[in-house]
Amino acid sequence: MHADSPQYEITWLIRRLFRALAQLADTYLQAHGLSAADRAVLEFLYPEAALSVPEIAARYQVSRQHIQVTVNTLLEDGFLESRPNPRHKRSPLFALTQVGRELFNKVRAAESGLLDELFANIAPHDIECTRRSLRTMYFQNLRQGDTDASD
Amino acid sequence: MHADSPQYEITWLIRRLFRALAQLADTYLQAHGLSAADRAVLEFLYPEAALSVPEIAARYQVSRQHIQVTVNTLLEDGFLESRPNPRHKRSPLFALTQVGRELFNKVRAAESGLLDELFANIAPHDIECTRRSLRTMYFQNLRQGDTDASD
DNA sequence: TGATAATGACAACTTAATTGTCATTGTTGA
DNA sequence: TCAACAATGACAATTAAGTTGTCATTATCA
Repeated sequence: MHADSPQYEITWLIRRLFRALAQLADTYLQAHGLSAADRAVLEFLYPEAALSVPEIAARYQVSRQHIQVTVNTLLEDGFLESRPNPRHKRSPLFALTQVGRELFNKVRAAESGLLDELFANIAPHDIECTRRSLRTMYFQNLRQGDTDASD
Repeated sequence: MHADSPQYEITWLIRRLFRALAQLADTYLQAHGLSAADRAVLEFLYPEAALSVPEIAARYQVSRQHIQVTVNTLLEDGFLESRPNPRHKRSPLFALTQVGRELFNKVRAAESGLLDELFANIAPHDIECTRRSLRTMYFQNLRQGDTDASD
């Protein structure tokens, strides 16, 4: 790579790491019949959250139609259950079923070994510091999905 | 988000940040008529590198056919030029033209303000440390494209 | 209570990328 | 040296993820 500001290099690395992580994840996600979007939805609800489709879409920053389809599939497969939504009668909340939680746990278990390898050569202090930086970048600047803007 | 190991949270943040950065980038990339793949190719060649299509594909970790199309387009648009490849007669090397370099500089300029904002609340020490960690993760574990495996 | 907005459902479309195939041309090892 | 093999570019078909558009229905709230 060409010489650069550390800021630029970090964003470059995020782009590269995302692709590499996604390719890695595909192997164990496919083994459970899940797509990246399925996984993201499970992740947003794990372990005890209950959110409506528009809320999940807002947090994932994708269209609500896309999440609608994903949620419907996960519901059919028995990984999610719907509950009445006190804030909106027509738009139920979705939460993980026991089966859904177990599925997500399996996914997490499958990747934990890979995570250990990935971070094996990084000092705990550096891990903490990286977490702090990325958190700040995301939560202070880039996360949009706090308010639910529908379409 | 649910409570987690810092390792897990870092990968979660990388996934979220990638999406957020991609959405941000689309605005200024589209303004120059570029796709994310176009940008990646320019980035691999900037400022003076000369690589063949299979080499770029290997580094970007996508199929060579995909990069072939991208490179052909950039070539037609005058952002790349081909040079003889001393290592392979039929597979030329591609490098940025002056116009291509200027284009990439413009892209970089357009995003530099955004980068400053993004990192405004992160201490220089943390930026360095984050760069170090992400570098290690990528170069020691996930980068595959060193050897060119064709198909 | 009535205008307005949000939701779910469905369909069409877009974009990025993969996979498959083939003719051609290099490369390389016996 | 030259024959087998591999790599390349080109093209086509396909897949996957997601967007956009639309509509009927039903809430919300001013």
